[in-house]
Amino acid sequence: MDFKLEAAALISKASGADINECYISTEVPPDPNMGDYAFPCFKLAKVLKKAPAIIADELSGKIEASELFEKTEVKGAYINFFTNKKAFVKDVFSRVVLLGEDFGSSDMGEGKTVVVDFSSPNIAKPFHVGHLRSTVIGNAICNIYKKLGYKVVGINHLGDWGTQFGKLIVAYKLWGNDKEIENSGISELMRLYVKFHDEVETTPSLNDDARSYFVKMQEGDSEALGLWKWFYDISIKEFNRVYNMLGVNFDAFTGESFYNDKMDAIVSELKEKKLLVEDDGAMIVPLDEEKMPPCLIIRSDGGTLYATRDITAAIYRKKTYDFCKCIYLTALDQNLHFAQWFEVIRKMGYAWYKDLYHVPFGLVSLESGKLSTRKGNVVLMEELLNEAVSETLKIINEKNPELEDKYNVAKQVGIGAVIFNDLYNGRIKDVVFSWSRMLNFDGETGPYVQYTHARACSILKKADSSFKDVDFSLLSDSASIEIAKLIDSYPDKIKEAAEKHEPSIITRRLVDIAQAFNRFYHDNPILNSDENLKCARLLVVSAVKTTLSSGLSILGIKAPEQM
RNA sequence: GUAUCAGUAGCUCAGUUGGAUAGAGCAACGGCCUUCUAAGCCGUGGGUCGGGGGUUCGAAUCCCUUCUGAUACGCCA
Repeated sequence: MDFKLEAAALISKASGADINECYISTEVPPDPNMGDYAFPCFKLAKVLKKAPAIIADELSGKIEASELFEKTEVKGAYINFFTNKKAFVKDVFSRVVLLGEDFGSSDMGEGKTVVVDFSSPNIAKPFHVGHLRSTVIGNAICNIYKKLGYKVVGINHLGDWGTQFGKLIVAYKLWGNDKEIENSGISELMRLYVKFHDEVETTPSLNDDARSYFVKMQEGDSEALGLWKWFYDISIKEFNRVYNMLGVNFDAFTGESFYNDKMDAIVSELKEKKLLVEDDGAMIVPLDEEKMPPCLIIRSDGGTLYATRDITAAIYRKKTYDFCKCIYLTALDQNLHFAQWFEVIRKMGYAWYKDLYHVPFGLVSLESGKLSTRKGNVVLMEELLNEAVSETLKIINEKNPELEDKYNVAKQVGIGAVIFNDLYNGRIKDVVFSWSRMLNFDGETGPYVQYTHARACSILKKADSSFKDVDFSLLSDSASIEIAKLIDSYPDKIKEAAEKHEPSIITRRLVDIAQAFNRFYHDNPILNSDENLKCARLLVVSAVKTTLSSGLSILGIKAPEQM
């Protein structure tokens, strides 16, 4: 049942205005005491050439009675609708209990595929907090689209190709130690890489060696490729440890190396379509009409570039997955790059260029300044997650030492806190990493929502009666109604989150629901109420529990039943 | 220099696509655990929505201008 639509229909009937326009204009008053829906009459005033307040007055007299509404009231230029609370509450809570975890799902994406390119760390470099955002936001966006019925292909576009591997091979041959690499993994590879850069200051010829090793890689030299594969495997093993902790999965790990043999064809295509122009020895696609700097396709030494690979990958993905959307999660500073090669795709004559979405997020930095792997100014992802877990364990030992399976719960809560923290604000905001913010579990945080969920679970577990034949008129308190309103529009929030590629919309809504529930929980005794009241309130508890756990799972956060 | 993004309470941020009295959390202060988990609840203080113009019944929201900060602008990704 859609109460808002019904209100709009009543207005439409009374005024003769188009129902869709009425629906769009219908809004929610700032204070629930003013009503549940409101129709402003300012726009009609222009058409009817009367004062808005007079129109509201006249119109409200013509509104038919409806079972869904108790009354309407005129306040200034607004016609305010008061819903029949009993019918509303019944409608919302029954729906959630009936649908369970499917509440909020949709079939709008049936038969359509969305490709999400996210996380994409560089091989042989540490996975640090700078990679957190792309990973966590990307994962949430995947889950949002899945919830809406889309087929989702999550792709990790690994940085696994390029001259840096030539450098690494040179460094390995000069200073490397197999055991050290096997034991320390990426941190040892990183040490070699940094040493290379130090040494190249005094021995510039090392750069030539590195380049020639990369050429060997491209030519398929088995020694060079063998070493590359070794570094690759070591890196992936470490990345997977982090992905497992975060609960993130990918459908494909097709990184840059995957497109190595596919770029020639695309370059030829660009030539055939007469888009390539030589400039200063390099091949570019000019974008003067678009008022952008040109897009570089081929370096003057014949090598390919970032854009070449992205264009190739996009065309490959279109062929392979026939996506309706292909989404790229990267930091905001790559805006121009994406805008440029999206234009190249358009110029190539592919109408689906409009289905390419760059979804940027703000920069991450530390209090000590910019992130820099080489300078060691980073916080490693594993370190962060482990710290969050041990901090959580400390809190559990303080607050609930008897808890079963403490370590597991600590993992779910600690890591959940980190994920939630990243999905809480709009993704465009720059972030200065702060341990104290990350490990604060009070207020609008992941643990707060999880705690609320655990409280709900605890009550449901202790309850012996089920909620059949609920008397909905008992749920007339403000907290119950607020919860019902928040849950009622929760499915729309999921759609909005998808449209805007903004998981924080869901995060915020979960916080709102948790806040309303905690108020409800505080004000209303549940298990100690008489049977009818208990049944009715248990239904609220159950609906909240379902919504919170399914919402958290969209965000990629576990919802422990106890904590 | 050009472009993009941001600017709302001491701090971190929301603000339903232009609506009624601008809201949360953190921090500070004051209450509430013999009752369903106090990781909770309630209350107090805190605002020139960066500044200035404009658009209109109405602007934190749209346009112009200006200031501040971040970032990107050819052979890295």
